[in-house]
Amino acid sequence: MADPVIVWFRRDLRLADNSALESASGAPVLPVFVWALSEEGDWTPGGASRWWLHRSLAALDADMRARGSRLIVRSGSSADTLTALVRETGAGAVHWNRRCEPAAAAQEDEVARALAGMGCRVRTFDGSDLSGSTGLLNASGRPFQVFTPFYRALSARLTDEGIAPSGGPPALAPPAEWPSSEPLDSLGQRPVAAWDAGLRATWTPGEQGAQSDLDRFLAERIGTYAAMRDRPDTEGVSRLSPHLHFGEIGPRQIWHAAQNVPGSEPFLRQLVWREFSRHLLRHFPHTASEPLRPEFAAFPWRTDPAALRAWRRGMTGYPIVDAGMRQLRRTGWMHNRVRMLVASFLTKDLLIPWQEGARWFWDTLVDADLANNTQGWQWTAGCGADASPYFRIFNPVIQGMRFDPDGAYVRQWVPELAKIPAEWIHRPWEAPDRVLAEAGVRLGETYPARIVDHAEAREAALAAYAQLRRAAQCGKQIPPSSG
DNA sequence: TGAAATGTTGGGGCG
DNA sequence: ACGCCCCAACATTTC
Repeated sequence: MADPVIVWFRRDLRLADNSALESASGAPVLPVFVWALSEEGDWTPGGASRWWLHRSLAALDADMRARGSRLIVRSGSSADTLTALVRETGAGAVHWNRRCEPAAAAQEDEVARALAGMGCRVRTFDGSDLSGSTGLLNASGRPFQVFTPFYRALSARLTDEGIAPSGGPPALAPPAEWPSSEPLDSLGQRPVAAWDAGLRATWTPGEQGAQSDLDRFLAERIGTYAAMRDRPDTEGVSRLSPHLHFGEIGPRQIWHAAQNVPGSEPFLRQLVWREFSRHLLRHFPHTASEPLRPEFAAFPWRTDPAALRAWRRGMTGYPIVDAGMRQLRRTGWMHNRVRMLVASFLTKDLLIPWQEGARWFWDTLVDADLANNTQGWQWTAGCGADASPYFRIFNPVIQGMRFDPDGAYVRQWVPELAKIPAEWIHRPWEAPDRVLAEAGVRLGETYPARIVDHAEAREAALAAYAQLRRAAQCGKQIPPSSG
């Protein structure tokens, strides 16, 4: 029998369209997941993310067992664990699909060196990216910093998406002997307290759940995606993000399944935003914590713990903002339109650093993804690539009335406002006293009064931006000191 | 993947 | 019939 091949599962928790797994076919396969918290740098997964991971690993293991195999789970350093497994099992090679996060990528380099040092073969793949995405550079050989040229360049390269990605292998050849595995529950991913009722009611982690979500979306909702994607009060979007983050479904599978469906362009464009985010994080690894545009280091952010706490808890007094923040805590997910809007509120109305928002999203989202999260927040704050100009400030009332016209989204997540008529539900502070009384709302008691006045906050944000521009101008005029 | 301020136009009320 | 004003509706500019 040939030496077994270790397939090191990263953020590719699926059997279909898995480059690392396919490349091992023919040999006995030893699927391994290594839980190495300390290797995530400053970005250890939050509770919601761990909740998902735990279930996704359980689902992957079940899928493998149905194919005559199983998932070996170990905790500890990746390099130590994999080199030990190679020794234990006599594996001749380790294959994996590379991650894009700086800490993970550095770790993978170290693992590759350690394995090569013991004479073990290493093969790595871009299995978590669209074909042609990694290594893409502009005409002058530099990374793209604007989305549209990136999109065009990637589209030109997307040739093999016409070829159907492989389905999952019908069977996985097991090794002669299985090494030991730790029980999933020992990894501490499952929540101790029962805070996860909302998550359990909302999601089905695992490859099968991902595939059925995609199938249903393409069959039933892709036609109205362009019109409904901005409506958090409807089922307008695919909700594939957590599945995609953990690799329960791959971008190539989505691209291939959707590319010939009429009306799928705007949806696939979102997939390219994901590639763009990964591209940016790979080339500018400092951007997870620092602004891409260096002049933003001088931005006059405020420190306001009380306002930050109100934002996190969904108690700002702006119904659409609070609805989004509560949906996030309850379900581990927030509609994209609302993510933009609450991010604008934090960074522009409250002038709180985008990093605070990125950290909260990281800790609470089931789809927490360093590349997407970083790019999204920097985009909103105006300090990222192809960013929203700073003066683009969302008005939470207008956004609410436009994208949640009946107030159904607010009613669902902010039930204390449920009885306010649509006309006033996004601006209860302007409602006639009689309307509030009939709805049983007492502002400042049953629902918070606004923590800021948007019109005033907007002026303050514009002033802060003007200050930044002056500082940047100033910096240009003062020649750097020699030496 | 905004919003507010400002400018323009055209219909209708009115002296 | 005319000029004037008001203002809604739309377009443009500015932040």
